[in-house]
Amino acid sequence: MHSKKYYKAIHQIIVTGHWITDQVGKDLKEYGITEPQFNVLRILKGQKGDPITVQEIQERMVQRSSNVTRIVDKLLDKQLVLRKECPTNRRKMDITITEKGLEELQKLDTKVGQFHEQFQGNLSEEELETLATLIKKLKGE
Amino acid sequence: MHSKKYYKAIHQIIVTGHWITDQVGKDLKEYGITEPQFNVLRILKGQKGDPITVQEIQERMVQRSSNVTRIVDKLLDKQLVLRKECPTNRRKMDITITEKGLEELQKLDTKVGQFHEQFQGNLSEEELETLATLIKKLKGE
DNA sequence: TGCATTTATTTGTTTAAACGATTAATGTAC
DNA sequence: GTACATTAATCGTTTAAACAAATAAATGCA
Repeated sequence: MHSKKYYKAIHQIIVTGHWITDQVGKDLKEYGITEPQFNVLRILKGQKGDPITVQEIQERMVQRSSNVTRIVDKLLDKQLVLRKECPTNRRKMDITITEKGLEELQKLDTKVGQFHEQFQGNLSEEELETLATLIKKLKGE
Repeated sequence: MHSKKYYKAIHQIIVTGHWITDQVGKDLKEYGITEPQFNVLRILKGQKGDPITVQEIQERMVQRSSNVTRIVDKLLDKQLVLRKECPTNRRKMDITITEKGLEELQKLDTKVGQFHEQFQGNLSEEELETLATLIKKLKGE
């Protein structure tokens, strides 16, 4: 049997995590982009030009069960990413973000940043550190 | 601009929250029930017999945007809940959990409890308290 | 009372998630 | 080198999420 405090903490994490993605999702919607698509763009930007495969994107997604092929399809339609066969392994696809994708992401990041403004400052740097550490510890990391 | 620590903490919350619902969702799938359906059953159980309206369920859902009418439809099919017109306001529907629903929920709770076993003990009661408090404070509560 | 407004739920429709099956390329054992 | 297994991505189909619109009852009020 688990303690009340355990469930309260878990509940806070779940509710807050979903709430944030919901809210951010609504903001992104104005720009005609979904949360998973935004997620992929950020992963690609993090690559700093290095290509990444569909599978690697999958592993880094928040919504792990998403169908990355179809998300990339949508981003291709908008010309925000490139998809080409990996030269060393033709089964793989090399995905990269385009210049247009980076520009679009810049706008999206600004919008999302505005959402987070309201929370920035609620916790001190030390508290933020503690929070991240506690969650990792909870997961056994 | 936000601090690195802020984003790290937020990221932990989001990833962890989604990961837990994903994992629990997979466990529930074996029982032919979805996470939102499970969520509704738990809300109903919490009512301890008191009926609750569709709207009130909606407000307490983790996935706020879910269509509660259709979730209740599914639970009705399985005879886990009852839905009847509210006697004092015929616009409203009174939803209650059935005996079968309580029995089923008992099984589901056991299964979900097993999932949480692995994390119980990773944090002390004091740390759990701190964790919940920090998240609330982050949200400005 | 009559009529507009608000509230509560349901329904219709579009879009995306979930999951399995499929295709194609690579790796491996013989 | 052929045959079989494995890996990577895509596609097909079923199911649920998202959102808008519709229905129906209650409320406010002239």
